[in-house]
Amino acid sequence: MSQNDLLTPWREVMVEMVRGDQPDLSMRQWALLLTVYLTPGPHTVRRLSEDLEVPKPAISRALDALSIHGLVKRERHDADRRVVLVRKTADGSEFLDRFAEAVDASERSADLGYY
Amino acid sequence: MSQNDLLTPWREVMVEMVRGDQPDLSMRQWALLLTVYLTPGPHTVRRLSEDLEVPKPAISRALDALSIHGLVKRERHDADRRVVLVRKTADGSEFLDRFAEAVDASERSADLGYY
DNA sequence: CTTGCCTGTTTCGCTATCGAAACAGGGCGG
DNA sequence: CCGCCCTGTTTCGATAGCGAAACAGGCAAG
Repeated sequence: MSQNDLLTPWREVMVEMVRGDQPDLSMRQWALLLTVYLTPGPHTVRRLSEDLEVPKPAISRALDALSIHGLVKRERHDADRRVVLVRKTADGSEFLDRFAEAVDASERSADLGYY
Repeated sequence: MSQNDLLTPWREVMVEMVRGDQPDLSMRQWALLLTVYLTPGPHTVRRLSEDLEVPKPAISRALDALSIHGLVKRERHDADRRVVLVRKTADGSEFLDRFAEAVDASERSADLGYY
C-alpha cells in the first residue's frame, strides 16, 4: 500500500472535520475524547494527563470544552472525593459513531483501487 | 470491523501527535498540508480556500505556520504574478513519511486481532 | 492611463489555548 | 486537630487562531 493510499483517508476525514459543520475540536481534544471512549476506564484527570503526556491544567481545560459540547461528563468519585471520573455520554457516543462512519467511508473508497 | 477497531488507530496516531515531539499543527493545518501533498496541483490559495471551504485569510495564516516549519513553500506564478503556488518541500515529504509510518504501524497492530 | 476585477495579505478586535504557578479542598497519619 | 500530600481547578501573562473587512498590487479591457 502506497503512502498516498494510506494517508488519503486521513486527508478526507480531516478535510471533513475542517468544513465547519461539526464542533471543531483541537488535536488534544480529539486525542482526549478518543482515549476516553476507546480505552478502559476509569479515566481520571491524573491518568489522562499521564497517558497523553499533557499537563493536568490542559486536560482540565479540554474537559471543559468537551463538556460544553456534551461529549463527555465529569463525575466525583464517591470513595475519594478529590478524584474526578470522566464519563462517556450518549451524545459523545453518537458523535463518535458519525466519525467512525466517515472514517469507514473514506477507507472503503480508498480500497476501491484494489479491484 | 467494529467501531473500536476502526477508530483505535486514529486514537493512537492522534495521541502520538499530541505528545509534543513533532510540531503541533491544528486541524486546519493538517488538512491543508495533506491536501497539498496528496491531491494534484497546482495549488493556489484560492483553490485551497474553496476545496477546504475555509476563508482565504485562514489559508494564508495556515501557510505562514506551515512555511515556518518548512513543510511547504510559496512561489509566485510566472505567468500571473498575483497567483501564489503552494509547493511541497523535502522536509514536508519526510514529515509525512514519518506520519504515514505511524499510521501504518497503528493499523497493522489493530489488524492483529484478526489472526 | 485609468478603471475594475482579480490575486493573496494584513489589520482589527476577540476568543481560545498555552505552560507555570498558585490555589481550594479532600484524605490520612500522627 | 494539624500537617502534609494528593486531587483537580483557577489565575496569570503571553501567544495563536478566528472571521470580517480593509488593503496592496497585478492584469486586462477600454
